[in-house]
Amino acid sequence: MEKLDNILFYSLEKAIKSYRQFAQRNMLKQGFDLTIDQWLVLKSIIDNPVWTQQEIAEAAFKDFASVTRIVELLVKKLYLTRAIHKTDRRRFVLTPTDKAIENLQAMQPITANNRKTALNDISIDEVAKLQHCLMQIIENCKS
Amino acid sequence: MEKLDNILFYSLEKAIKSYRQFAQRNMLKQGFDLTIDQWLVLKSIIDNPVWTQQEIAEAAFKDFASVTRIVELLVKKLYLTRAIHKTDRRRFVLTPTDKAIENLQAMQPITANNRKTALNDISIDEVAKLQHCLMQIIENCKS
DNA sequence: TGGATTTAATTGATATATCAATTATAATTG
DNA sequence: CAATTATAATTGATATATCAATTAAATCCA
Repeated sequence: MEKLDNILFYSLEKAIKSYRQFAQRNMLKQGFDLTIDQWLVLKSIIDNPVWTQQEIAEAAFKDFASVTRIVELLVKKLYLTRAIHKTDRRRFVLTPTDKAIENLQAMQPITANNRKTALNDISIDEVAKLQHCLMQIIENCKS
Repeated sequence: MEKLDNILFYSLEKAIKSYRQFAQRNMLKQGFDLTIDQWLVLKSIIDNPVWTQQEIAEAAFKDFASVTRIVELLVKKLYLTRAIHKTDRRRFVLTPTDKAIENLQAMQPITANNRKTALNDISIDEVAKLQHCLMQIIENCKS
């Protein structure tokens, strides 16, 4: 049996976990009180204001249930307000608060810097190839 | 703000999640009752029988607390037995049951096939480069 | 030797992932 | 139009991740 270290998927897992921990650390260090996932969902909502929670979930590659719970927390933390949709009473309209907009903007350079640091010593070309492989894996795992 | 699709780390996350879901689906389909994480911890224990839970946790890149809980479940599911260590009473000796050995062996071709399918249309050379980039990211995120 | 420190593991709290079941509403269609 | 089906979101249960606090035992060292 191959040792775990040799398995690509183990490295994948470790890389993304490392990045998450790294990014979370830096966000907290700067005084932001969001988790990576809350940030991700919030960003999806800001970028796509008219989407349903299900569409947000798809965009963020999250479970519907998770999004429901994350939205709850974002409302509690005053990053979102929730209102019933005018014409479709099954839906909600999620509106980012000023605080949300401000914080996401303030976080932007930190996020950019996190990515830059994490990709240190990896060329643009390598990143492109990496991205390409990842898309292929995603495709392959649909079966 | 760049859309999420363009962000490498988003693809990383999506790729590993896709693979996990894919692998879990296939394991269940074959009638195995382990989660991916339980499998991973069990495999680490079998490969490294004398390690402490903390060392197992490091090897599997998991939190100590998670390993404690996963070990509990593996004991409950009769994949492991737990005994107090003879000379160090803080530790436990985790012994895989016959069932564990058998199941892991039976699962082996399925796991191998999962990996093979997931890496379809990606060359050995690309995998090596991918692996290399991932290690670099892991390194970069230590800061 | 005995008090301080380190180590191994657990426990509690909160967040997220996943699956299944449920509720409410909207859309379809016979 | 009424019955069926589809859609949006929630809820419950269980597993895992993370952080902090705790317990128990081992080790260190003055």
